[in-house]
Amino acid sequence: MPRPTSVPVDGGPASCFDHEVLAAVLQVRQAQVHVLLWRRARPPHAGRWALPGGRLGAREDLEASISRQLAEKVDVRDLSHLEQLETLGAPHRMPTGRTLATTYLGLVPGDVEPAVPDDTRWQPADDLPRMAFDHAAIVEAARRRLRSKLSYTNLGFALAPARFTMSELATYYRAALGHEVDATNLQRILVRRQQIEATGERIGSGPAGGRPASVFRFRSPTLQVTDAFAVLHPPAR
Amino acid sequence: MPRPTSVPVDGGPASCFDHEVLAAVLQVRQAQVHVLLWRRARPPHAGRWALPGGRLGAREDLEASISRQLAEKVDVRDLSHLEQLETLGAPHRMPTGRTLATTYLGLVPGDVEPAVPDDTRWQPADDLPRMAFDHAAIVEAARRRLRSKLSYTNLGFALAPARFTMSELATYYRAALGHEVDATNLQRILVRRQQIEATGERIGSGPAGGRPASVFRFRSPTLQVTDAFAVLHPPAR
DNA sequence: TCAAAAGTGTTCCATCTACACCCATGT
DNA sequence: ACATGGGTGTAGATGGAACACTTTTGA
Repeated sequence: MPRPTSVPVDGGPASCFDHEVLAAVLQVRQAQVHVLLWRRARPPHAGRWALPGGRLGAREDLEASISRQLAEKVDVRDLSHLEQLETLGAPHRMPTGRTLATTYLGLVPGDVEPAVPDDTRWQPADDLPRMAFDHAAIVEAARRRLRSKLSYTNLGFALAPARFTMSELATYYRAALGHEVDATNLQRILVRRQQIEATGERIGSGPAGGRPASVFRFRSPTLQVTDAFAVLHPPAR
Repeated sequence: MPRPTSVPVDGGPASCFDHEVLAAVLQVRQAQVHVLLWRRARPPHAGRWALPGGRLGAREDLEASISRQLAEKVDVRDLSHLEQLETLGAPHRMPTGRTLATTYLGLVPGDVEPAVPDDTRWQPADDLPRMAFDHAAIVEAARRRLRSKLSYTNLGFALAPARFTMSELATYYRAALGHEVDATNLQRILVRRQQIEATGERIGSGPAGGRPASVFRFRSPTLQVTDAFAVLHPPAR
C-alpha cells in the first residue's frame, strides 16, 4: 500500500498547478460596502468584472504576492488588513485550464481614496455586476468574514480612519454588519472591550449646530480577539 | 502598466507549483483530543511524525483529494466532518522544493475505531512528538477551529456517536474546549438551540447504580450555525 | 436504606439593547 | 430660545453559569 507522503515520491507522477491569488478588497464608501473590481479586456469572460490579483510568483509568499499585485496593478498600497480566505480548487473553475486560487480579504480605511486605474472601480457590494469565473462567491465570502470578525475582534480599526467620532464609526459598522447600530451603545461596548479610547479632542459641530463630538481612536492597529465570548447583536426589531 | 489577470498572460512567465493536501484528523479518545499521525520512513525528516495527505491529483478537487488520501493511506473512511483550513505558501516550508499545502480539519466520531496501518497512530494533541515541517502548527490551527465552532454551531455532531447520554457528550465537549463543561447546562443549551433531541430511550445504569441516563441524538448530521450570537463560556473559576 | 448518577428548578450574573433624558453648540 | 446632534444613565431582556435539590437506579 502506498504511504502518504508530503514530498514527491521518487518516480511518482510529477504534476504541478497554476496558482493565482485574488483579493476582495472592501471599503466602506458613502455608508455602503464597496469592493474593488477590474474589468476584463480579453476573453475568456471579456467585459465581465473580476477581482484584482494574478499569478503567484515562483519564489513569492502568498500574502506577499497579493500585496504586490494590489500595489502594482490597482495601486492599492494602504491596506489596513489582509487575511486569507478559502483556496478554491475545483478543476474547471476556469475555462482556460486548471488554476487553483487562494483568496484574500483586504480592507481599506474609510477615509483614503486610492487612485485606481481607468479599468478599475469601486462597486457597491450589494449590487455586483456580471462577474468573471467564481469571483462573485469570493466577494460574498469576504463580506461574511468581515461581518463575523467585527463582532468579536477589533477589526473595526481596519474600516475606520485613524481618528473618528462615534457616529462616524457607527456608520462603518452599520454598512459592514448590514443592520442598525446604536452609536451610543457601540461606544460603551468598544470602550469596555478596550478597543477604542477617547483622544481628548473634540470636533467642531456641523452647520446645523449640535454638541461637538469627541474624537476616538483604536488602541491597536492589528487584529486582536478582544472578546471571544461576546458579540454585537442585531436589534430586536 | 500591466493589468491584473487571472489567466496566464500570453508570453508571461509560465510557472506552476507542487501542491499537497494535508489533514489534521481529530478524534476524542479517552476524554482527550487525539490527532492521526503518520511516521516518516525516509528523509527529509525521517523518523518525525507527519500529518496524512499527499499530492493533489491532476484532475482532483481539493476536498476529494484529501478524502481519497485518508481512505487509501490511513484507512479513514468515516469522517463526520471535513473543512478547509489555511493554505500555506511559504517558499521554504519544505526543504525538498517549493510545495503549497492546503490544510483540512477532519473529525471522527468518538465511538469508531478505524483500523490504521502500523506506521500510523492516534497521538494526544496535547503531547505532540517532534513533527515534520510545519505540521505542528497545522494541528494547533485545527484545534482552534474546532474549539470556536463548537461554540456557535452544531459541530458537536461530528465529535459524538450517533446516540449518547449527556454526560458522555459533556466529555467530548470538555476535551475539545479544554475546560469544564456542566452536563446539565449543556443539555439545556443544546436543546434550546435545537441541536439535540431526546430519543426517548434510556441506557441502563452503571455498575455502581445511579439513575439511568436518557439517550440523545443530534438533529442534523451536517454543519449548521445554530446561534451566531451565543457561545459557551468557560467557567468563572 | 444508602450511595451514585441523572436531571430539574432556581438564582445569579454578565452583557447586550432600548430609550429617556441631559449637554454643548450654532443660528 | 430653540433646534440639532452628542453623550449619559438606567431599565429591561437574554441567556448562560452555578448549584441545590429531586429522581431513579443498584447494592
